[in-house]
Order: sequence, then C-alpha cells, then structure tokens
Amino acid sequence: MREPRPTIHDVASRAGVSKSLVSLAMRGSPKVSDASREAILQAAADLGYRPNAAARSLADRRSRTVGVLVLDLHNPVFADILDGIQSEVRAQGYSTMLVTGAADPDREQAELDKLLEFQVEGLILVSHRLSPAALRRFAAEVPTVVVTRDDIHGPRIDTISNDDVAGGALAAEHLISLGHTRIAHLAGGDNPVARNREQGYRDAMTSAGLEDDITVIPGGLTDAAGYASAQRALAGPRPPSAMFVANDIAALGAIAAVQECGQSVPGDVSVVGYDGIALGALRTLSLTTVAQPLERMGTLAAQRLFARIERPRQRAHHVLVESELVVRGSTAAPAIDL
Amino acid sequence: MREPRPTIHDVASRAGVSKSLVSLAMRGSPKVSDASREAILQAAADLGYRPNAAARSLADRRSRTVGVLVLDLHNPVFADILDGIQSEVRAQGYSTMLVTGAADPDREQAELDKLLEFQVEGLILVSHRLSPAALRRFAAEVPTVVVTRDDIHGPRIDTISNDDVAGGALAAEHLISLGHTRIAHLAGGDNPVARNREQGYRDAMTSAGLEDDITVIPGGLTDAAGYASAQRALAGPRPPSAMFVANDIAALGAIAAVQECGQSVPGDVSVVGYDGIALGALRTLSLTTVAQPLERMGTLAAQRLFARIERPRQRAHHVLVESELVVRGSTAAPAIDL
DNA sequence: CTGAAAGCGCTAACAA
DNA sequence: TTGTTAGCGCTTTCAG
Repeated sequence: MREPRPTIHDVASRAGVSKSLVSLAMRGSPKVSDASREAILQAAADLGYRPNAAARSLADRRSRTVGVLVLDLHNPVFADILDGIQSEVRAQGYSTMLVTGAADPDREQAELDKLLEFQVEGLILVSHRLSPAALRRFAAEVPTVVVTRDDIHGPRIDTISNDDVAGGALAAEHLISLGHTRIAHLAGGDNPVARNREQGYRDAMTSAGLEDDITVIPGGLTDAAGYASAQRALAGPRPPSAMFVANDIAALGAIAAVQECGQSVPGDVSVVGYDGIALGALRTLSLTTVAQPLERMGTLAAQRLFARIERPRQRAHHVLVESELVVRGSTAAPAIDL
Repeated sequence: MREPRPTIHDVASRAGVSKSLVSLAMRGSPKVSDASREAILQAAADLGYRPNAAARSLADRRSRTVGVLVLDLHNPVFADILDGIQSEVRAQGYSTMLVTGAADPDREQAELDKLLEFQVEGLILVSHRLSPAALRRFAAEVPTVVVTRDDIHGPRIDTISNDDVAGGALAAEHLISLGHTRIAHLAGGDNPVARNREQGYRDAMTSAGLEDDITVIPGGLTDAAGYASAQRALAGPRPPSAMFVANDIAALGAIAAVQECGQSVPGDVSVVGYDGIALGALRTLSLTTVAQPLERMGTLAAQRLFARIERPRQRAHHVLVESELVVRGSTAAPAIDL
C-alpha cells in the first residue's frame, strides 16, 4: 500500500558503510570519521530517512517520552499548565504524549493504559478523576506526578499543588473584609479540589462569625455549571450580595447569570473565582480571583518527574505552591441596603 | 533501574503455551481454545502484562496512531474541533498523538517530524503555520488533512474548511443591515484565514457603497491582540460604531477595551466575532458571531483521513462546511447621532 | 574507526 | 488448535 520508508540499512548501503556506523552518526557520536559522517548525512537526506521511533525505543529499552493526562482541554487553566510542562520536557530532549479523559474515570484509565503500552517513562496527571486504587496502580508501574491534587498518597506519587483550603479562605475573607455577609459559595462538585475550596470558605465564614450565613450551592467546574448555580442562588429567598465560585470558568458563567438577572457585577453582586486564567484579566470580565502559578506548576511537575525517572526509589515529594488573591473589578463593597 | 516489564514470553510460559498463541489470544482471535484463552488471560492478569506498542508497531508495520497538530491550545476553538477528531479516531480503534507548535512554523515542523518518527499513519493539522513547501513535504510522506485552511493545494492534501470570505461578508452585512456605516475590522494578522475574513469585510463594505468607510486595524488572533486593536480603533479621530473582529477570542478582548473606554456594547459599539466558541454564548459576553460547526469539522477531518489511509492514491477532497451568523447581544442598531 | 552478530517484544506465515 | 521460525528497524557489544 504505502511504499516502505527508507531504513537505516538503506542509508548504510547508499553511504557505503555499515548499519551500526549510521546508527552512531545519526546520534552524533564522536567516534565517526568526518568523511563517513558526511556521506551518511548526505545519504540520509537524499533518501528522506527518518529514524523509526518504535524500533529505537524497542532496542533502547526506553522511549524518551512522557505521558500527560489533562482533565479537560476546554478549560484554559490546563493550557497554561501544559505550557510549563512542555517547555521542560522539550528541554530534556523528551517528547510528550498528551491525552484527555474528559473527566471520566474510565476513559482516563483507558487513556493511561494506552500511554503505558507506548512505554512512556513517566506520567503527569493534571487534575485526574482516578480512584485512589487506580492511581496507585499506575504509580506502581511508572513514575507519576499529580498536579493540582494532593489528596491521594502513595510512596511513589509526587504532587504539585496549592493549598485549596487556604485559597478558599482567602477568597471568602476578601469578600468579608469588603463588608459582605450574604456570601454564597458556588461549589465545584464532587472532587477534592472543589471540596477543599468549599472548606476554606466555610472556615472563613465561621471565623468571622458568619456561620449562619453559610450558603453552598452545588455545581460544577464548567461555565455552564457556574451559570446554572448562580441562577439558583439569585432565585433564592435571600439572594447573596457576593459569590465565591469554585473556579474561574464557572465564575464567568456566574457573572453571566447575574447580569442576565438585570443585576450588575460588582454593583449588586461581587464575584470571586479561582485559578487565575488569563481571560479573567480582560477588563470586561475583570475577575477577582485566587491565582495559582499555573505555568510554574507545570514546570515543577516536569522537573519532579525527571528527578524521579532518574532515581525511581527516591521518596515522593509534595510541592506546595503559593496562590494569591488578585483583586480586580468584579468585587466591591456591598451596596448600602435601604 | 526499573524492573523489566513482563513480556509475551513470560505470559506464555506461565500459561504453559507458546508465544504466538498468546499473541492471538491477546487480540481476541477465535482460533484459540477456550481453555487456553482462559489460562492466558489469567496469566496476563497475574503478571500485570501490557502489550508493548513499540514492538507491535514494529512487527505489524503499522502504528494504529494518527498525529494531530493544533495551532494553539489556549484558544477553545481547538478543543471543540479536537472533540470531534478524538471521538472519530477512537471509534476506529486508533490512538491520537496530540502536539502543538504554538503558532511557530519551526516548532510545528519539529513536532511533525517527531510524529512521523513515531510512525503515525496520518496527520490532521488544525490550523497550521507551515510553508506550502513544508506542508507538501509532509503530505507526500503520509496522508494529511488540513482543518480551517484551504489555501495550500496539493494532490494529497485534503481540507476541511469554511468559506472565510463569505463568513466575513456575513458579519459585515449584519452590521450594515443594522444601520452601521463606521464599521472597523480588527484584522487577525498575517495568515490566510484572517486575510480571507478581511476580504469578506471589504467586499461587503464595497457592495454597500461604504468603500470610503473601510477601516482595517492590524491585529492578531488572541485576546490580548483584540484588546490592543480595539483600543487603537477607539482612539482614532473617527471611532467606529461597530467592529468586526477576526475571531471570537480577540473579540472578547475588544469588548473589554470598549468597556474600559467607558463605552458600552452594544449601546455605543457593536461587536461581531468569528468561530462560535461556547464561551461566547454566555450572557455577559453574548457575542454575535459567525459560527463554524467546530466539532463536526473535527469529525469530518478524521473521516477523510481514514478514507485516505485506506486508499492513499485517491484524489484529495476539499470539504466546505457552512458557517452561520449567530446574532446575540453584542450587536444592535447604532445610537442616533445627536 | 568499522563491521558482524545478537536481540529488544511482537506478529505472521507455515508446519505439525 | 498449537508451536516454530523469521523477521520488523534499531542499538549495542565485541572483534577486527
């Protein structure tokens, strides 16, 4: 069907040398005479030769490839983290195989199985939905680092994360300090990241003596979920003057819902998000948020992974990064209640 | 360093059969007795056996993998197209290897070279920045389909695209029919997609007798670029009452700039984007746009690719999909000029 | 510096 | 139905 690709053997015979010399030359070994190298490179170029990664990986017993799973390609958070990962991986001369499981545990498992069949030397999971058992199974087979979660422990599971409880508290405290009391939390669903952010909110409310005002609206981490939760919050008997939303994308949805109700942000309702996506800095949105150092988290993850690929038995590190409150235009003091 | 993974050979000896029988059993061949299959599967499970994709691909002379290059993971457009691609690729029992070149021709080339070394059986390029020569070189080696562009032709280059000239005209005509005359175009930079959209705008303006009002502000296809272009447009001596922006992400940036100037959308300035990203449907943004059938474009691309993998010499198809104007809240009739 | 030979894990005839 | 035998393209000893 397809004409066969040229192999190392074709290059060798065209250059008039042996296979192994070509192999050396292709990888820039110094033990090749200039004349031979010249001839080999020329022959390779003439033929349009490309090394076969499958063959190399088989003979070499290593793929020089790492696998990356991301929760959801639609959320720009992950693009930022990926930038950090990719630059580090490339710097190491590795390739990355990128997959998504669309937040579905079974698909995530299937994708990771594929990755392992491809003999990736390590795994970076950017916010997964795996069960602890499944995660440990993978981590037992190959160096693994988890980004944005640190709830599942294991001897070989490195993590890069921020303190979501503290971050959630930061968000709530900001609203409290502005003078809000009717502060609702639009929660992010059944996952540890969202649960921690909610916990931070609860803690802050309680510390401020506002435990009776704690209002948690169930929701999710997508724009549509934020929109729906906000609608429900505003339809209640005692609508909030401020909302802390589980992440930025959902916060954008929430802002949309507020404005659609004929209310303004922050005039009638203040909104705080979480993550620090670039879009939130746009003046229209101007989203106050708890910003994670996304790209750096990616870089750190890749660095941890390579450290562990080097020394697999080293004990796991848990890197905690600092998130910070970025105050923008979506929050303000509450309107005076007349 | 790492303990070696179990191989087909280990499974065979544990199950008391030969390598080839295991190979057959693993791929569900009917020519294996139930007893053997049972034993083999059990042994494989006990050992935690995973087939080695590199070895399989080498022996099989096919990788069952396609390569996908996307322009920019930060633009949600591509996530939507990818959804379409992935579902089709999975349905065919193939895997996809996803890479980005971050809109840099050299990096794109390097990434595609890698993909070919991995022996991908086909390539889907979702909006690339390759030179015609480079693209043709790749297409000569492996079945290739290009999504969102149709400017580079070649006997083996399939394309899936919309008519950007017509789409650009659609956007401009909408603004014209609303009564606008001072309509600026915030252009998308030096690439054929953006140039075509601009052409459509010029055509529509000319047809309406508004050639003297044609105003093109140079820019780019990111939120930051849209923001900057809009600022420039508004700072001009004769600020526009409407803007057609080269894509949705840039349009969001433009809206931000308008609002920051103390003007409102659509009260003072109407804004139209292009692409149809989900975010634009949020009520806050409520972006009028020319929507492409993104996910379907992905599906079509994958279908074309598999058709071509089947029959490589078949002549190239150029699929044109319909885009449609989606009118939302970011456009309205111009304010009466007092 | 160069070449021959073995083998990575798997598939695919072909025989038995 | 099963086992044997060759490779797939490459890296890597190990002799020349």
